[in-house]
Amino acid sequence: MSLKNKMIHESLKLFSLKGFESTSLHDILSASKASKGGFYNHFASKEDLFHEVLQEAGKIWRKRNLTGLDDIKEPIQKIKKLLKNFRDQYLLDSNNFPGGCIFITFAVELGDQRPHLSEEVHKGFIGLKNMIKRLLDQGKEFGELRNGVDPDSVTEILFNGMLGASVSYNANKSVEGLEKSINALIGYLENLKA
Amino acid sequence: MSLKNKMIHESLKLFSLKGFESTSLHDILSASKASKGGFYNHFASKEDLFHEVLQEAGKIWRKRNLTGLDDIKEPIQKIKKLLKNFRDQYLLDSNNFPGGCIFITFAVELGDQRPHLSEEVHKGFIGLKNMIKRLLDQGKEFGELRNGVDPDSVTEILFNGMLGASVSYNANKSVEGLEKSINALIGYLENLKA
DNA sequence: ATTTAGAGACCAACCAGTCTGTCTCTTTTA
DNA sequence: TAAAAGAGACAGACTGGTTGGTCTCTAAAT
Repeated sequence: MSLKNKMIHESLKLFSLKGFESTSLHDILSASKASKGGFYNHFASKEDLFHEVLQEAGKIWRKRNLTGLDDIKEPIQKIKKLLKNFRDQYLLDSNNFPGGCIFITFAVELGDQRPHLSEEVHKGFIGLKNMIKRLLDQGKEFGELRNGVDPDSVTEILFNGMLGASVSYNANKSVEGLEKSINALIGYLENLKA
Repeated sequence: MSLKNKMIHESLKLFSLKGFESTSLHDILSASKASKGGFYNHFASKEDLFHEVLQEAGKIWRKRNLTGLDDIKEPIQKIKKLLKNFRDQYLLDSNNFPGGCIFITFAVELGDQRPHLSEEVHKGFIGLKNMIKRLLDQGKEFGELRNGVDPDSVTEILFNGMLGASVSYNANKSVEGLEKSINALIGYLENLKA
């Protein structure tokens, strides 16, 4: 692995643990066994690193959360799989994100402080929300959902439920707690089936 | 208002905007028009200030979220009122918490970095969750809820839904978005009624 | 031989916290 | 009653350490 890649991945871990602001260049350099020269040889600034880290985090998020979705035909089953992936493959993975979901950390920490950075994070949130909405709409068309179910409201519950579960897990680090949270969402979704 | 009180309330705002770590003493002193001497005359350290701010934030939270609950008999209606308070009196109040829910900011930022501080925040989360659970149990006894409704799962949905809505609102600052989020939770709750 | 990667000394700005000194108000003393 | 002594509130210079970023130098690769 190249030094640049190593620095990105070490930053991924550190940012998820301590956030962007509270992670110093020194932290990153020690973790990557690199020097100032090595760092600024590959990144124009700490904010430049942020963008690359965010991009890599997005890649990992998609890989972990979307695996197996293509093999499923029914949209609602896809959402169920997504929720399970989110729990088992993403949040419980302490390899890449030992400190929990990096996007939430970024969103909370940078929201009012570095709007130009948090905006990028926000885009990812919108993407996830739209994806859930689209699958619910398809599920409705498919006849998978009961009559009277409002995809918009369900999107709110599922999306905010995922965010909330992530924050909770971040705060208490309880695996059982996380399982209860996601299982409640899955149960809720099951209950909407036709 | 005493200088100490002023510093606590200015810190409340600043912490909600920038978090604990990223708010410097200098920020607090400028906002309070105070000096180092004045600060350390009232607080032993920045962490000491944190505890006092957290206590004050808890008071404000309770005042804003629990008003009117005593006037309501039915437990489920109490939860509904809580959700409305959370939206209208708490999150939308940019007076005390211009940067959004301070507890979430603290929880995310301090989780892996200052566990002794985040533990205190976590206690508040548990309190809210237990309160929801208790009201749901009472609602079930009261016959307010349909048969087959599991208070534990509903607690998960409502609690994480509130957290998620708060994070969302923090990220996009959209009032309509917040209203949709909380309305979805209220609708969900209504749907569980007998 | 020339470009590139990396090492680390260095810089100004900033951090939380300390220290000394001043100013005001209250209490004690004569 | 008036002067002296003390206590608490506050101001701000200062300290040691850390921050992100720059610069010069060396070593490796082409």
